[in-house]
Amino acid sequence: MPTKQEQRAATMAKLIAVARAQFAEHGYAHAATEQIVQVAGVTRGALYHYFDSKEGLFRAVVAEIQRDLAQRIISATASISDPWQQLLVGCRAFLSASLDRDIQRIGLLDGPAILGWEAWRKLDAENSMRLLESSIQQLADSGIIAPASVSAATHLLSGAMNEAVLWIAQAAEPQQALDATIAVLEQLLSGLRQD
Amino acid sequence: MPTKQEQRAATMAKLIAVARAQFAEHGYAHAATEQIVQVAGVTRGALYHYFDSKEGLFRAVVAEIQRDLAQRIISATASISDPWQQLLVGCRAFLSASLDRDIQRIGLLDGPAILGWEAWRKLDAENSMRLLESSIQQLADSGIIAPASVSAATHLLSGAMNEAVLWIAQAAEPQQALDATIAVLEQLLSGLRQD
DNA sequence: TGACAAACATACAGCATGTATGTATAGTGC
DNA sequence: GCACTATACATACATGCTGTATGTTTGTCA
Repeated sequence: MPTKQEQRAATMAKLIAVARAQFAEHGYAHAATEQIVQVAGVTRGALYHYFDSKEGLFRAVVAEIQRDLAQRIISATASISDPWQQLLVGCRAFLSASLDRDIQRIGLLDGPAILGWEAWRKLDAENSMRLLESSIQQLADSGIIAPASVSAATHLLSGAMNEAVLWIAQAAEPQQALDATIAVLEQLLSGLRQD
Repeated sequence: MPTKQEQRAATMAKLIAVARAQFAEHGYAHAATEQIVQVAGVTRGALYHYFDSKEGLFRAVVAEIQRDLAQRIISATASISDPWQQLLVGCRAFLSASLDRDIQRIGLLDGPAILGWEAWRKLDAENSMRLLESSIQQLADSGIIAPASVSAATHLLSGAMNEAVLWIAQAAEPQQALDATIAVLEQLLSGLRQD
């Protein structure tokens, strides 16, 4: 017989994992809680014991996705020392990782609409966007780039890549679209360079 | 007694106008069709006579918003002849116009989530994004800029501005955020310039 | 070991969408 | 000008989904 703490952790993890798959497949609105708990092997009573609402469960899924994404970017850039290269590799890692349907549908499409832009942005700001901002800040501090505003640059680039991901994903030739995106991104970033 | 054509046009216009306000205020999910038709002075029977679903009504609203937005950009840039200035003024017009709550909530947040990214993107591509792309294409044809890919550049810039709009709207000092965004945008665009 | 609280399951209420059906009126052919 | 048809709605209902209230089992701890 399992301890209560184990049971709690196991049930929550199962619910989040199943919810992630269901939300990714059907979208938030068309993913029924009844279906989620059925696949997870519990009832809706369990769901509402751990989460205050369907939206609360969704919030937990978004948070997990954001952490996963940030972790992948950290792994990809950990061994890079040159800050400029680190930014470029980080951007490429973000674009590649975001080709997962989970991240697109939940993290980019439903996330802002369901949680509201501010709440979603807050979750993003604690993860992958934080990496982007600190990278830009570091380049600015080093005098390598001179953006008129680090915040504005961060939001513009974050938005640019979020949109690019969705475009790449549905492109006829995703690999080609990805390469083109990286190339233009480099051009755009070069515009921030100190003259 | 009004003609059927007049009646049809009037009822549809009323429904779309009320729906636009309700969707903007409560968001798509929390805007009840019963409330919409009540304010519009009809019943749900009328709604389902003209639109195949709540989503169909929403689609019509998004299309209207996109047309409005494109029209505003066209008005702002009509008198500009220099293509580079035209692009910059167009971007500023887009950012300013998008500060409307209707456009943010319906056009940027709920739109992609409800209609799906491809359908939403298609509507956008017929309106404001088309203006952006043709402007970039023209600059490329003139040899003023040399983007590695016009499509990629268009999507990156479109996404950048969509995100920027939402950031600016909730900023403590929106005017300052807008100016900073324009400044960084100019820097980024200068990176596309022919060396 | 017995009380208490956590971890669920069950049952129900309420709301929202979509559909099926009914009705009045404008339009049209004769 | 009159019967007929189709349009423009209104009404009623069936269905599905969320959230809540309540009941039951089981680990935990004094």
